[in-house]
Amino acid sequence: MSPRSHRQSALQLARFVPFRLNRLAGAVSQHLSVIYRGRFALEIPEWRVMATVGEDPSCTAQHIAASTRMHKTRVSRAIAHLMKRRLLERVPRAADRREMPLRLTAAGRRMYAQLVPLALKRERALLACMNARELRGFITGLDRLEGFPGLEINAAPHARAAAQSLP
Amino acid sequence: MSPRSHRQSALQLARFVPFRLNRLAGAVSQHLSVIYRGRFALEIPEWRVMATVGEDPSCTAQHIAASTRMHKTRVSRAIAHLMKRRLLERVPRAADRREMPLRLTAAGRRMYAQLVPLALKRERALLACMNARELRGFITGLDRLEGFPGLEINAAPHARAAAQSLP
DNA sequence: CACAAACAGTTGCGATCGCAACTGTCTGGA
DNA sequence: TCCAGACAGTTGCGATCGCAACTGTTTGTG
Repeated sequence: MSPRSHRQSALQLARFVPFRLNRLAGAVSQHLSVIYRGRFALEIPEWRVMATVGEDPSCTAQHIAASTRMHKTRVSRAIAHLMKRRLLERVPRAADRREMPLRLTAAGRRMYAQLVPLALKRERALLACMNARELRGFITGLDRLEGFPGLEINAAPHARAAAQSLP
Repeated sequence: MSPRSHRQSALQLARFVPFRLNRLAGAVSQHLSVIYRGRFALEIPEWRVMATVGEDPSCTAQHIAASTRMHKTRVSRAIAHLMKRRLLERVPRAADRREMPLRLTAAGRRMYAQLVPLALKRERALLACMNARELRGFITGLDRLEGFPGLEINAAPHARAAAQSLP
């Protein structure tokens, strides 16, 4: 076996992609948290709910859980916190009273409008460590991995009905 | 502004890299957990400790915390669990009795020897969703992001002393 | 129509987590 | 030499988490 790029039979964490992904995601998440935690007193689950509802009005708790991969109880509690702070409200729906479409209140939309440019700015600063070609390659990798069947990531929060399994 | 690749002023989570990284890392982590959780009854912190100590004998709890970005109390408890199961032991060191170098016991090494090929196999299966060029591009992106100053990821678990800040 | 199964969302509860404070050890300067 | 501060690691404690079980609602099938 060649010394360079040898079909490694030993586990080197520094080259082990799951390990690197976890560590990187945690660091990026923490790097971003100074925005929503420090300035708006939002915890991670609440920030994710705000971001999801802000982008997709009339989405439900279950959509949030599916698209963010958070446990449904975590989503439920985050929603409760946001409703207590009058940032989020429910829209009772006559069609199906099980699901409760969510939407931001006026105060919630104001906060969202402040959050978004700060989050995007921080993302741009982060991605500035790559040139355009490297960034494209990285994004392509994300696309491929998200499409990996075993991971079951439905990149499109809406538009389900594709996850049909055998009886 | 151009419709394609517009300098987005709206937050689209499906294109927001921090969000995608978090979701992907969680999914990959869960995909890997069937190995160490299902077959060896290890929780995530314990698996990370096993993997770190297995690769770097005589590493300390503090090294593990720094390289995995886990809180030191989480590392401490994972070590306690592994020691209770006789998979890990401490090597008392005369030079500095504060830090306790760790090493796998014989049983720990046997488990590690079983874990490693399974983990690597699962990683290869995952990365098979990319061709060689795409994989190189993705790895380059990981390298760049890990080098981003604000994240403070010391990719090399050992070899510190570079984090010298102003007084 | 009736009723079982599926579904959205909530809650009780045990386990885990992170923060702060602690113990024990080492270091460096007065 | 002595002692304040730094450091490795642990523990008490309040908060959060995920699982299982629950409520209330809708759907499908006889």
